[in-house]
Amino acid sequence: MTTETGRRVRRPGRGTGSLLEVAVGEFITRGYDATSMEDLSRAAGITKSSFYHHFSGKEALLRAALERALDRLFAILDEDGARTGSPLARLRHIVREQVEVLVDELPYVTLLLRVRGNTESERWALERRRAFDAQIATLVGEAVDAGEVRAGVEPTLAARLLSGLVNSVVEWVRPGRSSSSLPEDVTRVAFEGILPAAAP
Amino acid sequence: MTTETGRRVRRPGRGTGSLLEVAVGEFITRGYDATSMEDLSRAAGITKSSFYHHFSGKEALLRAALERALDRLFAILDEDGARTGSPLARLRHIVREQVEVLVDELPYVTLLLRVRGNTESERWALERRRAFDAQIATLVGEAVDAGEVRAGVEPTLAARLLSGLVNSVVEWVRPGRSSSSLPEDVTRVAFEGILPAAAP
DNA sequence: GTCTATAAATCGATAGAC
DNA sequence: GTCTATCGATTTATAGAC
Repeated sequence: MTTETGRRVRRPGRGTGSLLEVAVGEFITRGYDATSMEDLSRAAGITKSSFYHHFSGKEALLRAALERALDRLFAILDEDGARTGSPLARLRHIVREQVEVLVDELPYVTLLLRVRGNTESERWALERRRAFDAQIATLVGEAVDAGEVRAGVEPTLAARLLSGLVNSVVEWVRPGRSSSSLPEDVTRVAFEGILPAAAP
Repeated sequence: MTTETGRRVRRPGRGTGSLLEVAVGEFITRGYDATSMEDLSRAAGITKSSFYHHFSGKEALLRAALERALDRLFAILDEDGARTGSPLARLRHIVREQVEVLVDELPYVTLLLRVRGNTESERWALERRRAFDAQIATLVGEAVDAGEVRAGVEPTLAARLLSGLVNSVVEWVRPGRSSSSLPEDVTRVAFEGILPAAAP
């Protein structure tokens, strides 16, 4: 892509980092499979061959993006708030931080949540994601066993719906346009009910 | 695809209906963009050309599948339980029936929920889906105005998280393997909280 | 309604010059 | 680090015989 004066147009800085950023953007809007290397290089303002000089191919780009999202998510589990306190308190911390990461790394996490496991990189990412969800499910079970929550439904179902609710944020949140109270709001809804009956 | 005796293998009956069923299955497992007409015809046990005799192309198949899912969802809004009673009661009815449809039409609804609006058919489906969600959001607002629920968060956020929670069922439910109480369980979790604090 | 054969375009990826 | 040129495979879709 060139301007009318013939100068090249590349959006961010240089380096492989900005190429990854551009690629993830294309993957999100066109879908990974529907995005060609031609699309990527056009969006980056270089030729296809130049793009191959920085990344070995499409899947390497996907893998790098998924790794970034997963690393951010797993980092939450290492924080103090996720390791100390009651199971319920740790759960609330993790949920709040998870929303924070969703907003902060929106395109990367969005890509991760769309992965279905059709390539080697996707299966790798899917396994790590399931390990993350499994840790949350364990914590839900501990909160129930500790008598911290009313035992309404199966802990397994609760954990799945909790993840589903939290992850659905990527479907409508807009980068840079999210309220600073969103993580706390989502956490409150998740634990106190979306529409709790009014006290009589 | 042939058996060792040379007979053709086609899974269900004949007709365009079974071809659509086969195609949707392939779309789900491979992803729509990654599925070729060759893949579809191989899965159906006929040649590519024969497939084109029944459907004008890939997008016609997608459109037919999305229409089926949307018709089932909108039919819920016409039921008595969705039109009479308090806003909260109507909401609960819709959510329960929505889970029922998700399980009943799992592959079709799964496809619908993956649509991102990159083709004309996808944009059409996305608009109808948003209209469905908008009706639910309106109902949530009415329930809040009527004082039926504790006004905890913005009704808009509540409606989005409600849809997110409900739709996430397609991520893990397995056809024919879902508990008959699932719709009621999901509804209870959605309205009373995923992990409501235990009464002191 | 099914088939073989093929057109026309695009795909991911590479060779090799500068 | 960027480019032009191209390879071989695959893609959607059609022509036309049976």
